[in-house]
Amino acid sequence: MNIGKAAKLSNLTVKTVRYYADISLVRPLKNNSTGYRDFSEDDLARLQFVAKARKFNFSIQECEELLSLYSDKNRSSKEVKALTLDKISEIDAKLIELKDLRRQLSFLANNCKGNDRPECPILEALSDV
Amino acid sequence: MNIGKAAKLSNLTVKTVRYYADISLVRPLKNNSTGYRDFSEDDLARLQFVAKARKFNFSIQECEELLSLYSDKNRSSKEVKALTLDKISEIDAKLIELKDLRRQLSFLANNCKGNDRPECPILEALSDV
DNA sequence: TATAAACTCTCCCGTAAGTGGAGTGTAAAG
DNA sequence: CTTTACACTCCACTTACGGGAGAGTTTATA
Repeated sequence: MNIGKAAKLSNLTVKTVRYYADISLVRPLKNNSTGYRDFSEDDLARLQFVAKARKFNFSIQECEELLSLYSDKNRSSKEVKALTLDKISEIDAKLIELKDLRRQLSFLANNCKGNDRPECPILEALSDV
Repeated sequence: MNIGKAAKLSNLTVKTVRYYADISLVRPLKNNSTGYRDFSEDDLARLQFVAKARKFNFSIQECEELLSLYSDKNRSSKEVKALTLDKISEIDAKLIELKDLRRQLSFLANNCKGNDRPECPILEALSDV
């Protein structure tokens, strides 16, 4: 199938699919006369897989790892689970960081009157070394 | 002062300070004979301000806005508070997204035995369109 | 005083994961 | 036959820097 259809069926943009082909995440055949890429069902499955994994915050490189585990019929589930648990840890760290940030910003905002006067504890906090 | 001292006193790397000078976030004088940048106390204060604001997740562009509000003695605290509340909203959105992601990944990981057998609900979920 | 270490400069490339646009060719519909 | 939709390549841009080369400057030490 052409790139437009592959993009639509995988919920990716044409640009993104072309990019994935450029970095060899999929390897569609190429029509020699037109230069058009020809995506197989297997290519499509890989695109759909990556589209989902990206939504789960897996990087492109991690997607490649998952894809190779996916296509290896003899692989164990251990590795996939480990990758997923790592990802959860990453998310946990990010959550802690963001919560702390939110707490600090809220504190500053709560102490700022937000009126037409220049006194501003937010700027004071930022300028106070 | 030279760039190394300015970097140390603002907890930034020399590379970062040079970058901030390149994008005119600070405008140190330049020694014509040596080409060395010469940072004033005011430059330093700006660097310190930006270093802090970046830790609060403000983008470089937002730092510029905050800096101009900061140096404007007649500004109201309203604008700064608005910018801060926006940032808090952004963080809230990101928190929701990450929590949802974590929930889904946990669910998948909990249902994966993580043994030497190939059955893996994580991969199934990713491949299942 | 010579030299070595530490510091600074510019310039260019690389990152992640694409997005946007120019210019051009191909396919399908009317 | 022409319009429209789709496809192609190539290049530049995004964020916020980091790495390293190659060259000049300043400071510390032998």
